[in-house]
Amino acid sequence: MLDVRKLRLLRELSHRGTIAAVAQALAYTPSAVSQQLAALEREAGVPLLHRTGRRVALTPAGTQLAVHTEAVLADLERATAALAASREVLTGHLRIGAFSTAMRTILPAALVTLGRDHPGLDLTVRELDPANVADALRTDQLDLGLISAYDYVPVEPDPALETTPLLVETMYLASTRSTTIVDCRAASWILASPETLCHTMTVRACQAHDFTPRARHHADDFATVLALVAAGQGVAFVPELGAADPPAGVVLTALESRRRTFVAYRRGTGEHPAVVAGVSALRQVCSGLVPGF
Amino acid sequence: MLDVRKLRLLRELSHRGTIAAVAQALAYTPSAVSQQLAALEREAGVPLLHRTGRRVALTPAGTQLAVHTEAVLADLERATAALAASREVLTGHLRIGAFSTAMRTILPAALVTLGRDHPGLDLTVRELDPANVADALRTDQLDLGLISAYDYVPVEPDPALETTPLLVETMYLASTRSTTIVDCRAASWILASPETLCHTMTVRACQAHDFTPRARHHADDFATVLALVAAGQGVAFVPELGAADPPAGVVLTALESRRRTFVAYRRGTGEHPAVVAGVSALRQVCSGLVPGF
DNA sequence: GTCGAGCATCAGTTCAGCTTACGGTCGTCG
DNA sequence: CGACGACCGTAAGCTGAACTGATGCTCGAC
Repeated sequence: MLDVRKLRLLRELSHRGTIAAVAQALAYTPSAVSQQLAALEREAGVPLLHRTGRRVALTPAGTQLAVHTEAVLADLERATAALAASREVLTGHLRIGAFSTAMRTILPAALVTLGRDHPGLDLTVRELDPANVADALRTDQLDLGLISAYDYVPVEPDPALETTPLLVETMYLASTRSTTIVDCRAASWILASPETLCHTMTVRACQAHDFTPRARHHADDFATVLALVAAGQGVAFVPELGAADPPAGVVLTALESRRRTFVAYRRGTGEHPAVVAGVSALRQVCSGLVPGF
Repeated sequence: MLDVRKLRLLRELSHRGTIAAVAQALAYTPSAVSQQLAALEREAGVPLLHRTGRRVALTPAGTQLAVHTEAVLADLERATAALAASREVLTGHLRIGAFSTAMRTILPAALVTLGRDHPGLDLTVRELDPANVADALRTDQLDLGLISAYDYVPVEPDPALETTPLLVETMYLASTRSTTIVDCRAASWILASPETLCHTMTVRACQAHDFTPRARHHADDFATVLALVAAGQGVAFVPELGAADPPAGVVLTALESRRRTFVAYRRGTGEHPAVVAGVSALRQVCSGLVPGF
């Protein structure tokens, strides 16, 4: 019988690529991961990963085994969900991860609803860039994660996760005057921190218009971004929710581009009562937030 | 994360009913099983089995968890099957269990075929009453098991197993003269050993004709049974394959009743190359055995 | 050439899980 | 009706799997 704990390491390796990263993600030492994978390989009787110098890569058999592991883990999640559903009252933890705008605009109301309807549920919220949500869900650091996708940065489907759509927002170009993206090719841009989704989005959107944005400031919070725009420090992309209450002097130009927000959860947890409650609370809040949705 | 080893104990408990039986089946002490189930219950946070005096019974939550366990174990079987399929040449063990008639009539030819086509496959055959095949498959003592079902003893579907039909045989009433079941109500009967499927079948069939067979001899092998019939020691039911070469003096009366033979294997192993090879060899042999099939 | 990132191996330690022994609870049979 | 046996649970001790930390190797970057 294959050991699920070891399979989980293999699955995580297929996502992260290095043993060191797997070890860090699952709070092990690289040595432990290496030993466990070696043991799994021995039990499997087939090479699962081939060493190329100082790196490792999955063999086809290893990739295939990782795919099968997704099914096993999803079934185990379904089993725990059924156990939770068999309890009469909803208790336990629900850990939600959200990007900063959602943190301010969506979550407070959702938390109130959840706290009222399910007083036995311990709610924990963590601010997290969408780029890290999938990893955090997979490694069981989170139960629900809000992710957003831009037209230029589609969300890549993760076999370990399921998603439910929450919101579609219009994107705006924030400036001190009415303008277009192309007219801002020489302007200063206010970007988010590197490695974040917003940063990637701005760069990709500008590249689609054949230029690279010249970064003058870095700010992750859209309220801060708009304050900088109002101060004449540059232009920026902001989504509808981030531009709810723009400071004086900021002109918002609606774009064709859209931002889509989803809530993601581990495959198999969709029937878990805590997840059901969380998703429906988020949907409820979002349906009252953007008129057109 | 639920522990699959413990879940397996729960699954087995749902089939066998007592902790002692689970322990014996899986080569543990009852104490170990009890401890593991207690730990599983603690981790689940829900009562899984309630103690009634000196016995235990699964709660609804426990039963439900056992059902989910079937899916997990089937996925794990699929994973190992995929690993085996990724090897270029078929190696390893294939353990086949069969009732005695099949052992003589079907298996020899199938073993020859398998040995020729897959020299790397270690074949092990074990004689086993169909009543015990399901347990042996579940506890991983067997990979393929031949089971037979009579009209009066249908095979109960086991969620842990899959089956493929192999044969349909005519049942015969063996006597020294042409007769009917009802006419034999006062006759001596040759029965198989108690607790075996053949024994159950004969008793049920007679009960369907409103009498209980009077047992004079007990014999499991149909060749022996027919020898006893020829010696005037009684009458008996025999299937087509068991009556291939009847001794002189035995009259076989065809009945409406049929015997259906299947090959069973653990759910998820249907794609395992060794199982595929074994099933197809058995099908091939059986298709050449009974003309009408 | 040197450094650092990444992986494997070895030795030591910890802890989960097994066995053995024992006690409690019930049905059963003499 | 008492003794026995079947069955389950608990306590104590032991074994082996698995993790950590130290060390060595390989390879790419500067």
